[in-house]
Amino acid sequence: MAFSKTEAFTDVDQKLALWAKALSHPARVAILRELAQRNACICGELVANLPLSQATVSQHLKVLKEAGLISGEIDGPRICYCIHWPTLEEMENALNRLFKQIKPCC
Amino acid sequence: MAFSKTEAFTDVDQKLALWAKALSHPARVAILRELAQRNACICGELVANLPLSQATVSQHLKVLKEAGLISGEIDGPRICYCIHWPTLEEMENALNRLFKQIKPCC
DNA sequence: ATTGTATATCGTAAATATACGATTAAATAT
DNA sequence: ATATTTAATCGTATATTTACGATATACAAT
Repeated sequence: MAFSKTEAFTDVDQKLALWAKALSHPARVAILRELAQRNACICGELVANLPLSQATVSQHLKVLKEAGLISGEIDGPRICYCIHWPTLEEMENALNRLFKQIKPCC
Repeated sequence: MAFSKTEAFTDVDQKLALWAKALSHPARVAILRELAQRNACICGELVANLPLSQATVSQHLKVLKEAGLISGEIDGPRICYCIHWPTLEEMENALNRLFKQIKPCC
């Protein structure tokens, strides 16, 4: 009697759900915005700009990374996070297809 | 030391996060698709088409309803769910603005 | 009035998410 | 070599989500 029967749905819907989940916390939306604005950004500055602890921000970054929406490259003692454009585009396209498919009627 | 400090973020990011959360389970994406295809649909048919129990589907419908993405009207002994277009458009627009704001760089 | 049908809600168990302090790891700088 | 800095991970507490059986509710039909 396991939980989260996500495997029973289509790949497209699973992917959409995973991306949506990645965006389902305002901190993560804010992080994406922030990274985009600077086009690249270290984690430290993010922590300074968010009302969350370093540990928590790091956790949110991990979620975004696992969803493929950002990537982080080592740069000396810090990590330079930036948006991973290919996945972001993929997500945007999937959403647009969903809306397109949904909207015609009515 | 409460949890989920969502109130510390902007209204826009909170809204986006709430909508994303509503889409963060494949069953709910599938429900939206299904409702859109028929433009209106009773819950019973949804249950028949989803690998989930009636109680669980009803719960997912509640989440979508609370996010404003669907509405349900009483129709005899059943409830006729359908997509709530104004909110769906609002969400689509908010997402497009986010992508637009994010994409310019790089 | 009783029965049947459709859907919501309740109760509950398990999984996942959120948050943070403390610690660790890894590179830089001294 | 040692100290400093930056970010990840660990441990832990609490909250929320997911799932379902059982029950309640509300209307329709008989």
